[in-house]
Amino acid sequence: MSVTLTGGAVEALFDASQADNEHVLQLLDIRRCSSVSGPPRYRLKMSDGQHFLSCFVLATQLNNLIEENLLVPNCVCMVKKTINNTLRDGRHVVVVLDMEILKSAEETGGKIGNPTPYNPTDNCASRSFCVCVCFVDFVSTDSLLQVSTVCILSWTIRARVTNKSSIRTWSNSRGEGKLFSFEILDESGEIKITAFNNEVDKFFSLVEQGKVYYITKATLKVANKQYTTLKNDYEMTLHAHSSIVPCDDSQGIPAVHCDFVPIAELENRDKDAIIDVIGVCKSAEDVSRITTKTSKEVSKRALNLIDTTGKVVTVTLWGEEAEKFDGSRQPVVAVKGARLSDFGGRSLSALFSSTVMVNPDLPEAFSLRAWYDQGGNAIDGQSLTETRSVGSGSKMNWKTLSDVKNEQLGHGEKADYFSCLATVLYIRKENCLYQACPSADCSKKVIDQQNGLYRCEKCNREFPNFKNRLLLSANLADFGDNQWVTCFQETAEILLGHSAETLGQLRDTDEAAFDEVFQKTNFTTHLFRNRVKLETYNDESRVKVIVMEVEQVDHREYSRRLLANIRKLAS
DNA sequence: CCCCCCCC
Repeated sequence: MSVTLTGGAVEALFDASQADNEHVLQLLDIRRCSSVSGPPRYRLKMSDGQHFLSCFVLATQLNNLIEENLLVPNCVCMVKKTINNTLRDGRHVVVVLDMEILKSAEETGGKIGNPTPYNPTDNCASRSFCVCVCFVDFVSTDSLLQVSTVCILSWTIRARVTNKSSIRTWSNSRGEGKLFSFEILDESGEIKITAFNNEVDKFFSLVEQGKVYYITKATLKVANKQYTTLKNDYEMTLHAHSSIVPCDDSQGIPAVHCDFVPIAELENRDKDAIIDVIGVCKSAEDVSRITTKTSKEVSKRALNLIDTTGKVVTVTLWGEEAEKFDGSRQPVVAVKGARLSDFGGRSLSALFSSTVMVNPDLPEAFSLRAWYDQGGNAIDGQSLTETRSVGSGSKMNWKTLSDVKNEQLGHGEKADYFSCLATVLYIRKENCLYQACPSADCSKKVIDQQNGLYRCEKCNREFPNFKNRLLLSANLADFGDNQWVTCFQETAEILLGHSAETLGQLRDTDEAAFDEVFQKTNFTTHLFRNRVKLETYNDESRVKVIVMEVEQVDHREYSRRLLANIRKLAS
């Protein structure tokens, strides 16, 4: 098989800001730039038989060609897609985005022709500043920056805004200010952009969700993975010289894509999963103000969404989103990037990074509207989110304690959840309270330094105080069996009927009263919702049951519910 | 330079 190199390809590729037609070139040499972080970056010396040029750079997604020893000097390749960049020192690079090997180095057997160095004659300053750089190459150009101290001076990306935050202010020891951020998408990937202070004034109203822009001269920095859900190791910050220009041509830029999960399917998804959901808002709470654990006030509003699966899920909106929401006409609501919680079974919460869309212009929204208006509204959908009480859930996995053992609940890969009606036989009161870190959202046990200070290893801080927290071991029994279970703070307080702080004081001041709390709890009957999982310590496996929710049983109420359930099952 | 994602 013989191949012919594409004469003039070096010049053509060098001059084009981007190319996606095929050119046959021979690889003469490879040089690896040793990168500090990120994937390695390879420079290629390519020849078209007439000229050669070493300004070719391999896009990092093609690095495997080198790592697998396919792309080696003297092989002949079909270059299918390139994009050009200008470095700070004025040099151009041709980034190879797509290529395939046509002929191996062995088959080729050596250098084809007698190519001479290509000397570009064009004036760098006259070149277009609208060089499109894919994000993938961004990452690479940044590692290039670290390697050879050259920096991309002129690049422009064309991308769609997929998510835009509201303006937020901050104030801390380093200062104060305001910011907003948005996420953009092009065919190669996604990245987050943040604007501060002056750039907020300059760009906030310009940037609109869903629209396409040319964006240039933002600063690239390594993203803190802790705070981003986007698939990119980098993010951008706007500064005084950055520009954002609306672009009418959205050809090739992907639309904002939602991957809606049917509501019934949410039961099978993991807690904390980030999902897209769409449904008709059949009812919505009034907006309310709540105080968070960190004493911050925030607005919230819960919506109940139903879809054609006939299931309902509660979605909580926060802040401004909660305040401005109008559910009076039962709109179709889509939430992109909501977080799944196991509260009440299954529920959803909007995040700062979520996009809430009311009556969105989407085919899914139109068909849901039609479904709802033509009969779906008559369905009394079963909710995945049960908030009334422990026992009222329609999909409670009721078990007796002997079922739990016989069916080997918790022996699978995932934990099992079950509900039971059981009576407290005994509670270990020794060590039921521990000294916990006083920080609002930390419950780590502190170390008493014996100098009046308590050290939290998690917060890496010492405190002059601690809070009492409960960690109870209780033995529960029903008519067939008994089971040791663990109750943490919230469930333990309900079980004992006293707060951990009260109990801590009682223990230290009135031992008899402290004992009495436990005596009184013995032989009380409750509904328990539990998590069960086989745990292994030092090669020894045992089932650990943690009480997730507990509710004291009023026997009349219990009988009433039992009867209601029997009627429902019988109908 | 933010980094908050909350409540029952």
